[in-house]
Amino acid sequence: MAVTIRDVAREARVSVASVSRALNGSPAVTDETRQRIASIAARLRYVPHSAARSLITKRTQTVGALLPDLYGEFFSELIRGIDLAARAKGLHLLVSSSHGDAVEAAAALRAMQGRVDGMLILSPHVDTEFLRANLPESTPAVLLNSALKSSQFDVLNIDNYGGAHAMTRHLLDAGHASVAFVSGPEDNFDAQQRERGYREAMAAFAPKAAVKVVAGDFSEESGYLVGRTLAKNGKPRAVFAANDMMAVGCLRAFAEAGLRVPQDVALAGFDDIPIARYITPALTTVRVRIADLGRSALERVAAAIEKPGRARHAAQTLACEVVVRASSGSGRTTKPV
Amino acid sequence: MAVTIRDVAREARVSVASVSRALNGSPAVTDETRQRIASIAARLRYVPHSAARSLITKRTQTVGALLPDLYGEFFSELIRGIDLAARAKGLHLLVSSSHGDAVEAAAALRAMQGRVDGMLILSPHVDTEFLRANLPESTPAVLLNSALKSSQFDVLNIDNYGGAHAMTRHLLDAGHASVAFVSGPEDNFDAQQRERGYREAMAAFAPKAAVKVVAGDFSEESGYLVGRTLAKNGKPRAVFAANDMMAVGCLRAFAEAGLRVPQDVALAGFDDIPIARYITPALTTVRVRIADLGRSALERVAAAIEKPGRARHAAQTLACEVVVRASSGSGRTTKPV
DNA sequence: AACTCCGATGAAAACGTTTACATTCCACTG
DNA sequence: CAGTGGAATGTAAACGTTTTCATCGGAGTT
Repeated sequence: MAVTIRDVAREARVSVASVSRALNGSPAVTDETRQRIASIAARLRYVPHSAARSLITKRTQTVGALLPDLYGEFFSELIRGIDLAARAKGLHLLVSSSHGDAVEAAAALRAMQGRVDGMLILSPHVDTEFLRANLPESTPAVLLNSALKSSQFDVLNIDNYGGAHAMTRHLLDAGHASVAFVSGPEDNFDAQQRERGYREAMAAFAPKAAVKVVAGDFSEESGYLVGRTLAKNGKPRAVFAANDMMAVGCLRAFAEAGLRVPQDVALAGFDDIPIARYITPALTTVRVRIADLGRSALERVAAAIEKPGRARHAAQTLACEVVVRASSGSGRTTKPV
Repeated sequence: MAVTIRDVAREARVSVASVSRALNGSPAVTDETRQRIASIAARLRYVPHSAARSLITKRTQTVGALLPDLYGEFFSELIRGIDLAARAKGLHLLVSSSHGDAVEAAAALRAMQGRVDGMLILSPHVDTEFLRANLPESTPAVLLNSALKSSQFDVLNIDNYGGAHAMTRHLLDAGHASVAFVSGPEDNFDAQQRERGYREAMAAFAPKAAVKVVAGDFSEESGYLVGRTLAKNGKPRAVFAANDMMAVGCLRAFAEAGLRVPQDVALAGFDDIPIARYITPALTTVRVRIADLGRSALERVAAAIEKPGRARHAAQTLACEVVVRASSGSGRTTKPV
């Protein structure tokens, strides 16, 4: 840290301006001096002081990610996608995760103020009001998986609706006459979209079949309880759980009730968590390309940073794919939505 | 971003020095003015420009985390632990992950230069030479899960040895006369320690029993192949896989071979990945408190940042615990190592 | 009443860059 | 040969803080 641009300049018998220009690729410097300066800088192990640079350029070359308390696989995949894209763009990644409530999220958002050029925000606690209060006007932001419909912000969502729609269709196509749906928490945006996908697919492809929605809360336990109920009364031919964990719970309940999957009842989930592959029978589910979500989000915020003028905000949606495994009782394929 | 300390000073009819002092809690300012300044700063939504502050204080209030391409649950737990501790200490977290090789890791490490006050490093590519070349002398660093024994750096490891030792003992205590071990990749530090734990526990508690080590590579597939071999020849009473994924593979092989777990053969893994709980039978395994690892690491680097003088480096080890489930064929308990 | 001391405040330097503007030098034009 | 233009380089201001040192009052001491 001791070696500054001044040291390089002195060593190269040149002004600090020329060093700056040479190292930043300004055309107003002869190739010969650039070479000389570059080699001297390398020899001295000079590395520009980023704070000093930020002070004058008003850029930090950093984007912040605000995340809630997230599920394991989802979290790491998301960060991987973001990180990879950030590296490709020469940006750093400042992470603040595990926010339980809106107060914590607000504090984190404000703490990042001035340290980042843009923000990636994934949080159930975020709404327009929250953002207006805690996000500086000038900071570009991309909202992930948000119910927000405001044209004020960029929004990037997973196509929960399309995925659930396609899965419902798959179950119907496989010949299961009745399909029950295990819903997620009422206030959860993903859960709502998935339920809508189920309902509309039922209406479209099996208008005469009964629509049956049973309330769950995304936990394995709630799936188990629902599964027990379904095994006792109703006995649908197929069960579509709004996420994989609940499907796992259902499976446990069915096993206890002596129901065979998929012979007696077909089963499907949503998310394609790693467990889905390893339970018996392997779970048919909807795969979400989480890393892609992260990558896209970063690319959008990077674009917004590069040209601050372009304030055209848009909502975009990322496709899912149905992954057919043994639990739905049919051939083995993967089909995109 | 437009409002600076100067604006606050003007509004409060006071010098910038006083504003700085008031907001930083210097005692050399009267309570009354501090109040006034604070309220004005709040009203103007003044937030100090971190780059300007860093420039003069030479502190960034940020620690960097350098991570390899990591397994899902491990990654998110680690980050959670780090993030929570960082927040508690008022530090920011700069993440760079998914490094495939030493060259990428070196680039990332250098890119963080000057942007962080300290580093958390978890990477199989890191050795003393690498660090000397890419890590500035002055930057405190804590190495996670590293084979490095140099007293040059702080090292924080998981007690793989102790965990494996305890698990081996558990299997022997449960009455399984012969215990085979499925090893991990040869060059993997964790794998080596686990194997050592197995060997020494066998020597200590079952000196007459045969030590049987079969080579795996941490993948589910390798576990499956090993499992098939074991089912055919050898048929040990218990199998201890160096990680859970291989145990899952073994389980699949045993099921195919008609071996019942745990009646015909007991099975145990290491890591306590989420799947372990949900396969049938549930897998006995060793739980690693990953979030604690992250928390401890951050706390140590924070301590090193606070008092740069204290250059006493130490190696420390984090305990694991044996989680007994159905696959090892005995009661249900959890015992710390 | 003059002095000393101390606590509160202000002025200004310093941190390490980038960049607008100034300067120099040289080749070319008329 | 004077003049012009442009390319290469240099000078210095600016960014927004923190902090050292100086200044200013006022209270206490002699």
